[in-house]
Amino acid sequence: MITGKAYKPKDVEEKWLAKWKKNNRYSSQPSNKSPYTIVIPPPNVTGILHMGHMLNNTIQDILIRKARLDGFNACWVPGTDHASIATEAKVVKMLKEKNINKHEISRSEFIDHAWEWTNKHGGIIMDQLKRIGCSCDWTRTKFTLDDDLSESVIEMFIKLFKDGLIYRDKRIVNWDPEAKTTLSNEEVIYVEKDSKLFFLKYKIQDSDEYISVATTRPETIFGDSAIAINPNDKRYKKLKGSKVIIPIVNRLIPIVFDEMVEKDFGTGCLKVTPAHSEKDFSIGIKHKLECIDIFNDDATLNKNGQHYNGLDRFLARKKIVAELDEKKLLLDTKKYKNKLSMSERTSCIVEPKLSIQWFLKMDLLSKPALDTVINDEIKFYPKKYVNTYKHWMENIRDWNISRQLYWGHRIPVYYCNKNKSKFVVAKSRNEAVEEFKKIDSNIDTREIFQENDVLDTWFSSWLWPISVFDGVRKPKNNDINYYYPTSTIVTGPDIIFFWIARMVISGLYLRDEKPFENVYFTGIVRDNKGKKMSKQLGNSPDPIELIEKYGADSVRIGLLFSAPAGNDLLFDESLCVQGRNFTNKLWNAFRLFETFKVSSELDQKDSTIQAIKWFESKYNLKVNKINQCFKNFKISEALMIIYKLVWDDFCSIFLEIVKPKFGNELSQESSLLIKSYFNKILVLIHPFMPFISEELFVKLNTKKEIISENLIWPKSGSIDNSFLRDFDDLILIVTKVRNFKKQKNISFKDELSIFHQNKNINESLSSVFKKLTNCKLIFSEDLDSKDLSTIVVGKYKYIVDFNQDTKEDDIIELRKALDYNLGFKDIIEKKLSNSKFIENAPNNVIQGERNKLDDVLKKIEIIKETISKKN
RNA sequence: GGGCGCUUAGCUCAGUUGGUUCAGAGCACUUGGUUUACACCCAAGGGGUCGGGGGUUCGAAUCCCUCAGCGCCCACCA
Repeated sequence: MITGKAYKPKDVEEKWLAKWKKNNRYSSQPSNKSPYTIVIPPPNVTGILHMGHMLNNTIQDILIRKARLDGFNACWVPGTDHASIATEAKVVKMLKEKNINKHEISRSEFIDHAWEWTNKHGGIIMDQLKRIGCSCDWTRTKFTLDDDLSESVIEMFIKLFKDGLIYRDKRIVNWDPEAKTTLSNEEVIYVEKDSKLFFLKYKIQDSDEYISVATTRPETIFGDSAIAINPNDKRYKKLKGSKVIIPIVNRLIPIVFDEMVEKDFGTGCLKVTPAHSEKDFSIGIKHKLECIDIFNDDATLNKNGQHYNGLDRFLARKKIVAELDEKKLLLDTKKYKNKLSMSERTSCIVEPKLSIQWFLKMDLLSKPALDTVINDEIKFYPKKYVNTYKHWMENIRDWNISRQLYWGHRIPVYYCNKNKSKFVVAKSRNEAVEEFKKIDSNIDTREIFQENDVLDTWFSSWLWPISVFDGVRKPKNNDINYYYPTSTIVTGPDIIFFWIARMVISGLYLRDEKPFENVYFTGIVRDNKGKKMSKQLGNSPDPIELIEKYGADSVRIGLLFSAPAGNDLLFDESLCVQGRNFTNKLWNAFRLFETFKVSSELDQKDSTIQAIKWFESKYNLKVNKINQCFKNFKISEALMIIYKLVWDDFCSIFLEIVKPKFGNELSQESSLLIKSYFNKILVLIHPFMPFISEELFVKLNTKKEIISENLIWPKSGSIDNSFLRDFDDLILIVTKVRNFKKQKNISFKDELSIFHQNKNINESLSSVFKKLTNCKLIFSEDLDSKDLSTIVVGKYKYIVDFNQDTKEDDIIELRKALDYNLGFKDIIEKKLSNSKFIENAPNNVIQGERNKLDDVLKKIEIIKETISKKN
């Protein structure tokens, strides 16, 4: 025997990775087969693999391998995302360590650094995906900043602009003072924090009276341009036409009346800073108020902040509170819980800021995208996310698509003068120059310059299912015609708006066709205490280390043992142990097969014929269930069915029956059949555990056949239900007998005779029974004369020929069984004598109850009879 | 403030339209077992008033109401 006792995944995995790579095994080209397409959610180009990726990509691999076995032309497109804000932040940090300030070098110098960084750290994650067994078409690997994908983004922008859907506007936007860029609403997260509400004293002009104004942000008083009060607030009616003096600043501002102010909040008086709050901005517009910006880009106060000029906003708050207090202008301070808006990427507190940005009009685009999901043309798994999606689509706001960054797709807009009043949209600078010349032939072309902003990263990601097939630039090319719409997208619910919703929008807009059929939402991977895995907590294992320790197949199924769609997954390393044990089980099943000595002169044994007949039906039954699971994207459940099929049905029952006793031989025919079932099992396992399944398949068949090329996923086959029932009943008797032996302290090897009158058990099944229990099942016309131990299974009793006196124990057991069955009988009789039940219940239910009653009456009779004999 | 979802065995979760013994699975646990594929194993076994209360029904884990706890998403109360 060459094969070791325990499965050693490392060598096997290296071998298969090399093979797959060598012949580009998983590459796909359009063909006459039906396509099954998945595009990967592109991870950040400089990211490294974490458990979330591991889960997500394992699921994709399972789906794509299953589809391949199903006979589809399966294509899984891999790639990475430039992740503009995250990557730029990393590059800025790296430069800072080298004492280089982003703003002191030119744009192109920065971009050079960024590419250098990307080339150095990029793509690692693609290699890690290979390690976990992902069967992507690596020849199609894409990056969102590749030339073709970049051009696609620019073309999309131009098309949307021409359709009047992109516009430039001055608005209050979310400003990230750390990254110094705007953010879309989706990139802002809200966190509840304990903060304080300060009550400030605003003196009324030409009066000794004052009003109290509540604010959480006293440092913004420099930007105040009015105090607003609800017109229905009786307390302040008399103040109409009055003006108040801002504390410390000593500037005079008007009191305005606006329904937007809540009477019941604070004192009912709202300080209005139009430059630093969306609501204040709209009040400002309505009442024609001055707009005073008091912050620099890094959220320090600017010269409008007077003596706080240059100070950070939070430091300024502390100091100004102290100053107000000192000057008796602070009336009160109260504890207050409010929600802080934070940048999703940099975690710093977002500052509402007035600026000119580019926006995409969403209302018209969103309508068909909503319908497609509501009509079930795109299916969500689990379905509950349809609600979330619907809510977002119905309340959609315009998308701020410009970012004040360098790393990304630069907006294809060109200006001809410093104040940016005139611009054209063009693919290139040359094209822009031509456009400007059409307007003004004397234009000074040196004045023409491109917009500095780049586009939001998601403005390229939302094209991903189209752009990876170059379908934006060439809408009718072979690839896009063949692979689009894609089949399934697998992602986390956290990017349902960022990505899923927008892909649906762009797909319908560009191609009038949905981007995918199914959306499978995975949950979040948490630790065994339910905490979200994160670098800070240090509770996130490195998937690659786990693979080193347990093997890729084991980690894959370990993760999947409990990962229903959309539910969070509580991960514990013990799951990998379970996975490893399973690979080992398979490995040893193979080792057992290897030990079989085959003789061509033997006939098949009776028990083997029965076992094969049973396993055939059992396998087909389970395959039906597994196929059903796949249809509904119940991947974990499918895995569990396979796990039990292999461990319980195949190993514990089937192999135990068919394996020859020590030294004996197996018939040629049996050997071939057993091998064929082993192969059938390897096919089922393959999507989940690609390495060990390929390895065992090759070893088992000693040919160069490879699962994904030569085997196909089973369709449903024939099931002999009545035989299955008889056989499963037999297994029940086996269990009872084993239990009996244990209770009576009889060795499992001891042979006993068991007499019965169950006509469903023929000679052949008795031979199976002998294999599993080492006991004989003997049909006997005359059970009454045998005053021995009795086991009752179903409607039959089984008398064990066991000479030790077990009468007392038996009677106790039998009495228990009698009590239970009498109770059960009462319940059924009560039900059947209830006239309402008879009138209302459907016939099949009533008949079912009658059958139950018959069975239980027979059983009671047998038990009573046995007890009376014992006495 | 609005919306969605969850609560079933020690843990993680299944449980289709209410109806065959429907109260399940895996893990964990208990007990017994090992020269003859696997102790990363085999065999047997014990665990739950289906979050609480009320209702509808012949019949409820499943439908309705209500209370409690937990989670998520959305929203411009400063």
